[in-house]
Amino acid sequence: MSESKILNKQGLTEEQFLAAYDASKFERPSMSVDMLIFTVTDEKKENYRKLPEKVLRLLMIKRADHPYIGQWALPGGFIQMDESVEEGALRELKEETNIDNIYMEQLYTWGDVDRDPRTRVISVSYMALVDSSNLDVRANDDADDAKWFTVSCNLYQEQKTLTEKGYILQRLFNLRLSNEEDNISAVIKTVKTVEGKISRTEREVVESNGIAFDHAKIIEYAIERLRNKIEYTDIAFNLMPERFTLTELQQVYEVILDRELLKANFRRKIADMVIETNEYTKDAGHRPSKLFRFNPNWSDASE
Amino acid sequence: MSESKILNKQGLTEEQFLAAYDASKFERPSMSVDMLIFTVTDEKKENYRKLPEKVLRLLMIKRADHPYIGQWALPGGFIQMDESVEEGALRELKEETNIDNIYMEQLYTWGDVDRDPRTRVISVSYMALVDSSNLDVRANDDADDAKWFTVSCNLYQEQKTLTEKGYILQRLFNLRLSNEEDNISAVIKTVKTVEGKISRTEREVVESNGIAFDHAKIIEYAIERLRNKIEYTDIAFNLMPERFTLTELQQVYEVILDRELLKANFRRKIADMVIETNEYTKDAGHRPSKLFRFNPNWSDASE
DNA sequence: GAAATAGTGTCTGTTAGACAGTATAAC
DNA sequence: GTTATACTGTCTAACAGACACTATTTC
Repeated sequence: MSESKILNKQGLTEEQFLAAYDASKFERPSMSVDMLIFTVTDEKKENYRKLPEKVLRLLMIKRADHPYIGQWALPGGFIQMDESVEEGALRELKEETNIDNIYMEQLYTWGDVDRDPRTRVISVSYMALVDSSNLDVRANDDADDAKWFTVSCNLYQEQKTLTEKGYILQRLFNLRLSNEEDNISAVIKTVKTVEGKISRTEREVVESNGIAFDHAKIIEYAIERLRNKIEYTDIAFNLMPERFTLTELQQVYEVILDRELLKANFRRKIADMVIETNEYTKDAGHRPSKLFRFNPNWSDASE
Repeated sequence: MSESKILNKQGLTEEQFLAAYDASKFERPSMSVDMLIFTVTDEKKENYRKLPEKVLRLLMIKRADHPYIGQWALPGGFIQMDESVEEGALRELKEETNIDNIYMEQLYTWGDVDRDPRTRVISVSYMALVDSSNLDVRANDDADDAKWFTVSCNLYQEQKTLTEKGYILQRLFNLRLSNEEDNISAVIKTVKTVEGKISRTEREVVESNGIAFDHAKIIEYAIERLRNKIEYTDIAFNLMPERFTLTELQQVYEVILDRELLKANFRRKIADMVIETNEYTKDAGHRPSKLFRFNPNWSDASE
């Protein structure tokens, strides 16, 4: 800190200034964190020969009170005065999944004035990736009715309009969350405006069926980020167990990217990120496959 | 919004619930925005033949009151209750540079408990890129003493320690801000911990000479992001005037990346992002060069 | 013609995409 | 042998890095 002997215009030292400082003079918004907790699990297999399919899952919580009572929201809560934003996020994560040491990344801070009808709430969103074999049941039978939903998010309309100095690109995404009991969905519109050199992207929830607040657009944003980062970082491994086959890894990439990859090319791409072990799968209805583990010395040039 | 006829556990409708809601029950932090306003300007040229050198500049404000009185801080301020976070950032930008329509991007939200000695302040940082030919003098002779600083940020120590399940990578960066009158600097430490599949990066200001709050680490973070994004997006054009030569564009890339690029390769890389005009520079002490403009239809695959 | 920058051509090695082929377990 | 998956080899086109070369203006 600076030397406290300097006086300000009112003739106060730093010590005196801080003692007199009254933060309550100004009205302040509430601050919360919203957690996007993703995992990948196996869907039951069709017959003894076939491999199980993988699906991307997201944890949601059923709201027990107003507003949006009965709808589903992202887990989260208010930040306490004695914890950092990140500590708040870790606390929420621990409360929901009972897991400590996990991949977590700050995504974006959402600050529209009317995003919460109770009061002004600014929310910092975090994405966490969980290996499903690590998962506690706790998240499934908690008092507050937390449930995993299968996520899918597809672009279903794209419209480009040329303007004088650029163009406007409008996209509509269909977000669907489902499990055995519930089917909720939303339509998110993203509008990219390019005018001269400046480009801007806005995001808006056009329609929401059962998804509380503006959480549908937060989910869409997170999935975009996830799809983007899986291409050039190692985040996918946070969704994998300690040992895995290359086909399982490929399935995780495919389910996130929502498209099929060619096996030979995929294996070349991730070759340096994995280390082979001497173990093999067994009791598959076909040729067993070698198990691999993550190579922690893989270097991501960007970090 | 959901149908307001549903009752919660206290038997209240949504309307009644919201009417009774008292946000002031909970203590709340203050929310601010910090702006990183970058531009690239010409350094005077050495002789009539040589091209001017380009330098990266950042706008800072001298603090007139406690805390950190007399030190330099990022422009910014508290978010008002009737404006969104983004609107707050745009307002600050307008106040400091008097420019409206500009590239601006949310960077990160900083939420450590003790980052401001006055009270708990959480700050959302935004990066803005400004074409210097657009710049108003206003930022230079404002009451609050705003000044442009030349920025440089170099890695000067890197230390990798292998651990049981991964490694720890510690880096020290030297951040220097200078102009004719002032020289301020800081040392920022980043620690990347890789343990099994999970990796985490922490950032810390080790030493700060004249840079207020935790702003040195926000600046280091922004420069990393800028270096990263210039490689695969078109953000650099936000720093360029309407018309520019390819050498000027290359200089901007070089000053941000802090390394030299080969001309032929650079031109191939950016070929699709620019459109040539029929104009040429004149009165250079050497062969004139063609002027180009940004191609707004260049498509960034990632967005 | 000297100084300085503008601009192009090409070699080389690496990478991404497509596809075709061989290998091996369970039943 | 059938089924289903495991795993490998190779062709091609695109791209990145390095370097050498030619062109054009002012003074």
